[in-house]
Amino acid sequence: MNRQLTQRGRDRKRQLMDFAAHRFADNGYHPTSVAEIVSGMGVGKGVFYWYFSSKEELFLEILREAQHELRKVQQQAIGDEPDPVRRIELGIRASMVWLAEHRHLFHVFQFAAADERFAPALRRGQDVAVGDVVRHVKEAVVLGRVRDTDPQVLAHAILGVTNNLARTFIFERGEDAADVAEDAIAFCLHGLVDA
Amino acid sequence: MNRQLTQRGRDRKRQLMDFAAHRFADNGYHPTSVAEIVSGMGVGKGVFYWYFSSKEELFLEILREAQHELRKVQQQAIGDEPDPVRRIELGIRASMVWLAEHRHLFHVFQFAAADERFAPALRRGQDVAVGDVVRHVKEAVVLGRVRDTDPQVLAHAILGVTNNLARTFIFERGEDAADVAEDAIAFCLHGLVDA
DNA sequence: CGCAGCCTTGACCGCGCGGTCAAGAATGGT
DNA sequence: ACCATTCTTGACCGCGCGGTCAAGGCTGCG
Repeated sequence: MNRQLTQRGRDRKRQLMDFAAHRFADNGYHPTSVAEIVSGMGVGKGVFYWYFSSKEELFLEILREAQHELRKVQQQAIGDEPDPVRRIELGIRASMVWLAEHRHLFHVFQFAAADERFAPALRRGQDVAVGDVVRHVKEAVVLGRVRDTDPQVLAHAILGVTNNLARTFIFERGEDAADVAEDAIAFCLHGLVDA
Repeated sequence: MNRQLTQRGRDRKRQLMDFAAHRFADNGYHPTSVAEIVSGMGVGKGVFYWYFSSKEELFLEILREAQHELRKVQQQAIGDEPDPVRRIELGIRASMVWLAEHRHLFHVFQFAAADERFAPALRRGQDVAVGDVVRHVKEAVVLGRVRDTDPQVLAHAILGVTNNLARTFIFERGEDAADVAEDAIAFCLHGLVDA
């Protein structure tokens, strides 16, 4: 749906995406109906289909935007830090804090992972994140700061730890994002056994 | 649905659960209809509702059974191994191999995680797994084999690594489960930095 | 054989879904 | 004032969903 939108139109679209993202996060993709979204916003159904060609497209747009936001935050946090290991640390911390502040988007990621329809789009964004981490890891290996293992494996392991700790301790138990980030960093650097 | 079933009935139920689990894994929970399941098996709809009171109950039964199976496999693999760190290793390896052989059930776990309706049941099973790992970790800490950190954090981190590496390298890239297990174990024990 | 009860059939139901569209209200440029 | 364009309305559509049920086959026991 590439329409020419006025400022008013762009605002409406934002409202729709934000509201829908929260409904999706609460209910899941399939159980959230278009009727529910528009009635929740107090508008007619036509509004929805003026801005989006389908429910699926809306979800994809939310997903893409969230991935883009998250990556932006990561890159801002990393800045021009020269140490690759510290870059990884900064990335983990920034991700945790952002996820804690946008937990509904974390759930959007989860739903996307569960749906064959959205998994490819999700994977594309995740590959970008993996690529970022892989670059830092490779650099760190060259410097002898990290053991020489397949960087892809290390990158996915890091993402797995970050994801799982965020879900469990931030979302389910309401712990502080910064604290959980420290735990994640410690585990990723040293594992179970101390260095 | 607690009916008195004959052997024939029990076989039918197995068929239904196995077939449905595969359909769910391929399509997701919501997009897989009861009509699709029964027509795929070449039986009438009444058969379905003879053995299950709802589509939701079927899914829950599949989920519970899968969790139970996985735990059984883990415990068998661990046997009476005295070393807590080796117990964790054996658990990871057994889980990876089992997941590789039952990838459709891995997807069932994924869908359960995404649906508010099933998340509690999934969490209950996962808490059992976490509890197992926590016990090994605590023991290992006492022996000085593992650094003294919150065992819950370590357990969830281990599960996160296992999950994510399994999904990426076994399911998406078709790598060998045993090899991926070694990677997961190495990361969990030592992290990025070598010991 | 006859009967009890396990099992199967498939037409049917009501509902709520994603999506459409003719009609008209706002908005803003001239 | 007028018009072009953007935006909004909500009744409506066809469909396929989860679930029901009266009817009848099948099986094994006495």
